[in-house]
Order: sequence, then structure tokens, then C-alpha cells
Amino acid sequence: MIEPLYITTPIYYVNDRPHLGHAYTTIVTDVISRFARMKKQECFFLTGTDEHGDKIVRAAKKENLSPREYVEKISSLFKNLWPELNIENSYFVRTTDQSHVEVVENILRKIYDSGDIYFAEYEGQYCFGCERFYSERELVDGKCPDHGTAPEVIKESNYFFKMSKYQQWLLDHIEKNPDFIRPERYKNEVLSFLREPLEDLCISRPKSRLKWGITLPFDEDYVTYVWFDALLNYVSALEYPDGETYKKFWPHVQHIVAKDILKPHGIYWPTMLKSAGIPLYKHLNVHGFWNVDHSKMSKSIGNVVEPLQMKNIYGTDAFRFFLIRDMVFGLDSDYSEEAMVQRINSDLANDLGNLFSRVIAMVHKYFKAVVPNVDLSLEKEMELGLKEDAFNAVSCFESSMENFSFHKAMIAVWEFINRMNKYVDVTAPWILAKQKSTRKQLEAVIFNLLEGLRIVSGLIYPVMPDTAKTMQKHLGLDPETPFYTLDLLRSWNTIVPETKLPKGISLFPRIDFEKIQKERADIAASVLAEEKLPDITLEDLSRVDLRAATVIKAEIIPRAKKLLKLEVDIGEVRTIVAGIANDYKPEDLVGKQVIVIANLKPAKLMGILSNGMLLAAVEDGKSSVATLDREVKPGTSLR
RNA sequence: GGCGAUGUAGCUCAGCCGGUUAGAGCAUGCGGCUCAUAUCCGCAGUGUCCGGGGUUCGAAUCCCUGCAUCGCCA
Repeated sequence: MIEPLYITTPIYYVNDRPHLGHAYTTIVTDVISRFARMKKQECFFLTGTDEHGDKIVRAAKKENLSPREYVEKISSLFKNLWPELNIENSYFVRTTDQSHVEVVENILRKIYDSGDIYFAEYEGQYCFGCERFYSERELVDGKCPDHGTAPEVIKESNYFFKMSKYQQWLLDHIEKNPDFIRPERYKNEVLSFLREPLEDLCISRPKSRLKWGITLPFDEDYVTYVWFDALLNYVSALEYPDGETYKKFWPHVQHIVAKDILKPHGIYWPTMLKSAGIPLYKHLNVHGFWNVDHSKMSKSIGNVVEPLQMKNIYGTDAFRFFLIRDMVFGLDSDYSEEAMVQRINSDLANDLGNLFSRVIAMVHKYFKAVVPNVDLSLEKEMELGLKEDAFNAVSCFESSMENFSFHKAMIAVWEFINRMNKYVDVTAPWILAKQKSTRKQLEAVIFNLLEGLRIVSGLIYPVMPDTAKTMQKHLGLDPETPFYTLDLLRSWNTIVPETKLPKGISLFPRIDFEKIQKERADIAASVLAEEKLPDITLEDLSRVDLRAATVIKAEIIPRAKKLLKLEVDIGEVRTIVAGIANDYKPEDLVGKQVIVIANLKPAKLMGILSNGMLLAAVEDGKSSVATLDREVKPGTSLR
């Protein structure tokens, strides 16, 4: 019996709703756990949500919810999404679970008792507006980048974890275990980081600043820093330290993360484990980002669809396949609906779907839908075999999966599918069917194709479980049995002759993307027409005070990506904040005469009071500021 | 500023230790088949392998340099 596997996604931070990145990480982990089933390897697959900390408190406030209500809401968004993506996790952990809290307390106590946590005073630049410290280089001209105010130097006492103590040990460990962090590029990143002096990790926040967290077991006045809390989910979910699942699965743990959280997982986490006397994880597997490109479709005509909606349009299996097939694990990839449609049409509809349909159709046509009996001796004589190709595909698939080269595993399967398409062409069953004398060859050819398809259905199971089952059903097999085990995929002649097959099916209908886009544009246009504003009277218009304004001064607002702070002359000097920084530099505007709404109720943006609004046309997110054809006296009203 | 990565056909990328006419998939063009979802099979391309130097009998592949993009760190 092979040893079990414990595989984890990160627990997702609930200050954001689920997006493509979360989906990819979780799908790839699901693929790994299903691959484990193929090997009859026992697997515990963990995902969950990370729910404490400052950002959560703020996000909750924005939605007028208590932190507790807020995390309930977002956490369930994640939890409910996974079944829709056909993800079968063993457990869903939350850092607000009582059992998790107890484990965090337990381990903190343990590390504290061992002397790896100390109390120290920290002095830094603190912005009261942001409720956080800033390092020197984060400040802009010595001021808070968000508020533009000078931070105050304050002292704060906190608990620190002696991370630096383990620097050399970790360096050694990584060098001795070159695949501890993989792929290599990320190992190198961690190594280069470890060659610089490592600082101790501040692991507490005073309750005067933050209450939403786990109270330190040795000091009532502090809560635990979120990362320290969050990482421990990997052990708490297994009922550390005495649970049976912990004993069974922890020794075989592998983590899957995206590259943005390399540092906590590559550095904090191993040192924490070491200090707590818990064995280290086996591998940290790091993948890249999906770059989502919207530019190819126009937002203004409303035919852009969010990536996560794709599963509703094209199906969960197709969505999973695209993500697994198009990303090289470890590298970044580009996502676009167009690329996905392309992949679906060529690989799924044309290659696999059409092959399946043509083979099943032939069984119906030539054998009255009954799986033919086959004369095994004939196969060798006639060189009608597909067996070798099938087995090659299986072993190439297997080794690629083991190496986390999921895209290569898919390529191996598709090489076999192409081989079968060619096999149909070469053996030409429609010719064999014309004469009685070639009946036996025909039987062998069709039987081989059915066998090949059976193996394909097993190989695609980890990525496209639903399609795999549909194929099984249409091959006259039981989709509820573990048909995907490598043992079965490495055997031949297991399809049952004389079985009556259900009627044919299109596994993946071709997608007419141009048509879809056109339909969407039409719908968007009709919505736009409905949204047309009702007529107004001259009196309505007269309530808006439009003025010609000359821009006197314009400056960037630090930390505000889109905003510019303008001073304009409308007969008096006004400060106006305009969301045009993406398209205009301050110097582009100074001296220009623009149009402002002078009597718009003042509003505070990024801490600056905007007293009026500048008119601009906005197209596809790009703005074009309205100007006057001929210069007039500042303050002249428009009508 | 330091370290590193990447730059190859219209697009996405393979090309390990340097060795014959530089590859794959998709897209394009032509031909074939009819079992099939206008699908499948075959054939055909096109490339100053980022620019400039150098090492070598020989470099996309090694070295130097410049440019561009990106990542990590400061």
C-alpha cells in the first residue's frame, strides 16, 4: 500500500470574493487529489478561509456588518463555490473555528514556553488615519501616502518570534532538500531572501488597535498576527496534536500556493514548525498568476464576462480543462475567453468529442449498438492494435502528473486521441463494413477504439470528472465504480462484449464565439437603450451650475491611483478632486479651461475635500476632459 | 541600486551538456475521406532564433555588451 497524501490550498483571505486565482489553486489541488485516487492513494484535501485581521474589520465596516457577520458571508461564498467547480475537498477549515483557535493557543503557548517568543518595544511611524505603521520607504515625502499627513512616531510593545534564530538552519534544509520548494525559480527566490539578514517576526497586535483575532494565551491585551494564526490551519484542520487524521496525514503534507504568498510559506511557516517541534512539510509547490485580459472585448458594449462565470456558459469540465491545459505550473499564463473557446473547440469538441461521437455512431450503425466480440488472435495478425499507444499515453500521463506538469499530462492524452483519430482513418471501418469477409477486422477495430476511449475517460477523470463519467456510461460501463485507477487503465480487453450501448452524445458542442459575442452586444445595446434617461425640463437643467474653470494647479495624490487634486479658478479658487490620473498628467491640465459643476455637494475623497466636479467623457474606462472651444473669463456660466 | 528571469513562425510556446536544410500546437492555404459535432486525415509554408561584439571548424544554444519586458530584494 502506498503512503497517504495530505494536500492543501492556502486558506483564502475573506477580504475579497473568490476570483480566478482562487479557482485555479483549488482546481489544481483537486486534480492532484483525484490523481491520488487513480493511484489508490489515500488523500486528505484541505481548503478553507482565513478570517482574522485588520483588513477584515475594515471590509466589514464598509458593508456595515460586524466582522463576524461579514466573515460568515464571504466564507460561505468560497465554501459554496467549490462544489460548483466539482471540487471535492475532504474538509473546509476556518480560522474562526473554535478548534482552530484552540490549536493556535496551544502552539503559541508551546513556542512561548520554549523561549522563542519575546516581548519588546517597537518604535515606528504610525498613521492614525490608517491605523498602521509605515516603514520609511513607504512614506511619500515623509507623509502617509493615503492621507498626506505626517505620521507620528509612536512606541508600541509587541511579541516577537525568534525567526532569525532559524535562518541558517532553514538555509541548510533547503540546500539539502532541493525540491523542498518547487519549481526551482521559487526556491532560488527564497534562498536569495535568506542570504540577507532575517528579522524576527512580530506576532502580536495590541487590542487597543485590533480586537478581531485570537487572544494570545499569555497576554490578554494582545491578539495574534494574522499570518501566524492562518498558517496553523494546516495542522489545526487535522486535529493536531492527538487526532488520528493528524498522525496519519501530517507526515505526507504538501502545500499548493500562488507565488504571492511564497514568503510566509517558504520562510515563516518552516521556522514556526521547527520551533513548535512539528515535522516540516514535504514540498511547497508554487504556481504563477493568471493575467486576465479584458482588452480584446469591449467593456462599453457589455460583452465582457468575468472568468468565474465561464463555467456557467461553457461548463465546469471545460473550464477546468482550460485552466489545467493552458497553464504551465509555476509560470504565469494569460487568460481570455477567446483563448478558452479556442481550446474547447479544438481539443474538446473537434478532437475528443468528435472522436467519441464517431466511434459510438459506428457501434450503432454496424453492430446495432452492441459491443462486438473480438477475435484476439486477429489483432496481432492484422496489426490492428492501439494497446501500445494507450499504454504509452498512460505512463507519460503518470510521470507528467507526478512532476506537476499537468499540461504535459494533458498533451499526452491528446496525442493518444489524435492517434485514434488517425487509426479510424487508416483502418477505414466504413470500407470494412461493406464486405462480410472483413467483418472480423471491423469488430477488432471498433473494439480497440472502445478500449482506447475507455482509457481516455480514465485519464481525463482528474481534470474532467463529469465528462469521464458520461463517457463511461456511453461505453456501457458503470460510472460509479473507480474506473479511473491506473491498474484498470493499464489493462486491455476489459470492455464487456455484447453490452448494449446507449445512443450517441455530443460531449462538447462546438462554440460559435462570434455569434455569442454578437448576441451579448445586442443584449447590452438593448439594455443601454432601456437605460436612456427620461426627458428633463429647462428648469431641471437650471439647477445645475456649470462654470468655465481654468486649471491653476494640478497634483498627484499619493496612493490614489486614479485621482488628481486640482485647483481651479471659477471666479474664486476651488479645490476639485478628479478621477482622471490614469489619462492625464498634472502638467497636461494646468492652464486648460475646463467645465465644472460648481454646485455639486462637496465630498471628501482620500481625505481631500472636493468642492465641485469636472466634466469628462468616459469611454472604456478612459476619460476625455471637456474643454471650451474658445477661452472665456473664468467663472462664466454655461447654459 | 542589487540579484535573477525572459525575449525563437501571425498567436502560444519546445529546443538539455554548442554539431547536418530551427521544431510543435493553434490560426492560414491546398488536397483526401464520409463513420463523425462543416468534424477527421495528408501536404504546404513563412522565421536577420531581440540588437551588437567575441570564443569556435561550427552558436538559437557558451562569454561580453546594449535594448525591452517582468519578478524578488533594498
